[in-house]
Amino acid sequence: MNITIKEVALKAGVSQSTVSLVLNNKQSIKKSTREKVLQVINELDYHPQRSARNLASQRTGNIGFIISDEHFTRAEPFYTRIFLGSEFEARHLDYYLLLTSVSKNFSRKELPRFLKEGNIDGIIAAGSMNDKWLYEMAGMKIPIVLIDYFPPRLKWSCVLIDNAEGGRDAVNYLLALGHEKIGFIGGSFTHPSIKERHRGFTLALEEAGVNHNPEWVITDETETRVIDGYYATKKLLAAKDRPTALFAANDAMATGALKAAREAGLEIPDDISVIGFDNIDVTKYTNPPLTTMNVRMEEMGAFAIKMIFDRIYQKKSVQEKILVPVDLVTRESCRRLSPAPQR
Amino acid sequence: MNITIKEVALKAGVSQSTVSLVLNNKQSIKKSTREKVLQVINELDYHPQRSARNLASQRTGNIGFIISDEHFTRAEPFYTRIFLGSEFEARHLDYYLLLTSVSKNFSRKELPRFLKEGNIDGIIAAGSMNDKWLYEMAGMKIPIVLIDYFPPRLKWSCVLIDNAEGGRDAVNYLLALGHEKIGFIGGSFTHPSIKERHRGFTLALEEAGVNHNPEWVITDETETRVIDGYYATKKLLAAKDRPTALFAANDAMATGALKAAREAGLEIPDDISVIGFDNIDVTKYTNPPLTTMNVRMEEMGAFAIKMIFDRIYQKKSVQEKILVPVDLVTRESCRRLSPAPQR
DNA sequence: CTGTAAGAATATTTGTAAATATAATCGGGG
DNA sequence: CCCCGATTATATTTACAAATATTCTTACAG
Repeated sequence: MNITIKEVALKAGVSQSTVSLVLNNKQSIKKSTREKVLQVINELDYHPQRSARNLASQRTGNIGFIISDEHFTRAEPFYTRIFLGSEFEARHLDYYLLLTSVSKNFSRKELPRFLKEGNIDGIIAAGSMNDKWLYEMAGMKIPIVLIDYFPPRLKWSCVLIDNAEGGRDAVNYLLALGHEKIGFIGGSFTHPSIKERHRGFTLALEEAGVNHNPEWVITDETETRVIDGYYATKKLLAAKDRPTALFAANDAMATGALKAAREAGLEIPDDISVIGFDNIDVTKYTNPPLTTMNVRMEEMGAFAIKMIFDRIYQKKSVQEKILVPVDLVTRESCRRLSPAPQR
Repeated sequence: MNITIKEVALKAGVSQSTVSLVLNNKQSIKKSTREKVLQVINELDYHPQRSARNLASQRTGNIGFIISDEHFTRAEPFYTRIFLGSEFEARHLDYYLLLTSVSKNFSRKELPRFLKEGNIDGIIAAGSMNDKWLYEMAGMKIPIVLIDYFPPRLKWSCVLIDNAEGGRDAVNYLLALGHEKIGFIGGSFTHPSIKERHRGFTLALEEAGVNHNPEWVITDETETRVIDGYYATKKLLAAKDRPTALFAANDAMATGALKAAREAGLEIPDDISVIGFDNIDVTKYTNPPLTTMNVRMEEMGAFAIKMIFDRIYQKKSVQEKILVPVDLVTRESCRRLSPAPQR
């Protein structure tokens, strides 16, 4: 049998409630008493039993973490790293994370167990998912925070990548290197992230007063994989007037771009500079290593936990929308353009 | 407030205990009573509250799932898919999975919370991890099942890939295609999986009575990444007498092998056949698509749950060692050798 | 009259919450 | 300068939380 609060109380010569109060940092307890209790807790290596705590306090101590299974098993560990960030933060706040994936095509009755059983105090949902889902969950009054997704109509708190600003920074970097003829490749605008990144691209060019050639924007691939970047770049390089730099909407496409450029006989970064977005692992190993925009995944996960926590305890019901900044990571795929083009 | 067992009992006109008995399929309950109760449960959409259940039954309803963080954030979602298989199975058995990663260099006192708090009924640990860890956990008498790892000295249940048999099958396939000059590339033998796969390789050749050239076995790379496969294959192809087929210890290395072979001016599979191991996602998209050995990851995860479950309930303490079979996936990187070599 | 099936009543699990109790401190009147 | 009620600080008692586990009762079969 395990050690219970009773035994701690007995050994410390106080009542059970006192031990409980110490455990939960509540009310006023004399410093000496608190220390005595803590010492006994330590000696006995006592850990309060979760189920009893939860039953009494009518809280669960759990947060549900939902990912679409598609995202979860994707090659790039994007959402797993977000989860890791959340898990780490949850530890500090003494919460457990229950991870579940949901399938894209979900049927009405297959809500995650923890929702049906009321076994969580809040939900974090990462990545795009079936909206039916979300509307369903909206019905259960439980705090929800979304990560990297922002559905129409629902006013929920969410943690988003500052894609527009990141796109702007990427292009500003290229501009600072002297490039003015800058191309963009990205899948279709149905991906909200892509759309935002492109918006940043346009914004930076406008701000710099640089004319940009519509032929240099290729967005007719539907996906955003390596292969799509490859084909998009092929199209781009077919233009008579070639850009000197290329902003790819993500690193996968940038990787494809490197290949296409090399096949076209271009050296990188000598003949064309390439910048990506995401800072996925392989960018360190591409040839040349890819300059890109780093997305702080662990931080996003941690942020979501903090938000959920606030919602659970302070009952703050304000909707927050956090934009997590993106940082430039310079490697070797971009070069300064010289002689500087006349302006 | 939620619906409780009390309300179900009231509405069904029975006692709380009866409802509990129905819920847990215990003792003798008349069929008509059981049905009545189940009907009411359904009507009220009642779900027993986890914390109360756990407190009363002194079980936690949780299983801890541990992965080294390194493995977890690895590009290839190998262990995430195993987790998914476990999670799915756990749902059926009404268990929750608590996922935590541990760092490779772990310090004595940073055991996962759920262990310290005694908040799990069993542990699944996936992938290789610091042995200090495992010895530490061995001290806490809690059922443990390992996946894809088998530490020295400890007699624990585990779910392993049948690497030797898979290697044997791979080579047998090549033999069946008429190849006799077969090469092997794989990182160092410090990886137990690699060692086993190589053992299968040797075994198949011996069984077939085929002589094999030691020059065709390259195992001096320390890692097993794409780049290592690339270099290993370069070495291999430098041999005077080149093999006609190549067994790579995993798909990453096989991918590197494809590249190295093409650079050496060889067509695949016309000039050399290549077979990999793991059936990771990208093998579908390589050029040509890679023939490989499929590892049933989800199944491995599910198996581990079943084993833990048995240990928890039947207190079976026998040590089991499950070898999950591996299946050949034929794509386009191997061809029949003709004319068949004389034997 | 006894044994068992079927179900009810009661005890138990381990904590937190709320209501009380007790000790310590304080300001002002005697 | 001490005593007294009020106030605050500190700690205890009592009452749950919602299930399962255990014991007890009843009715009926043999």
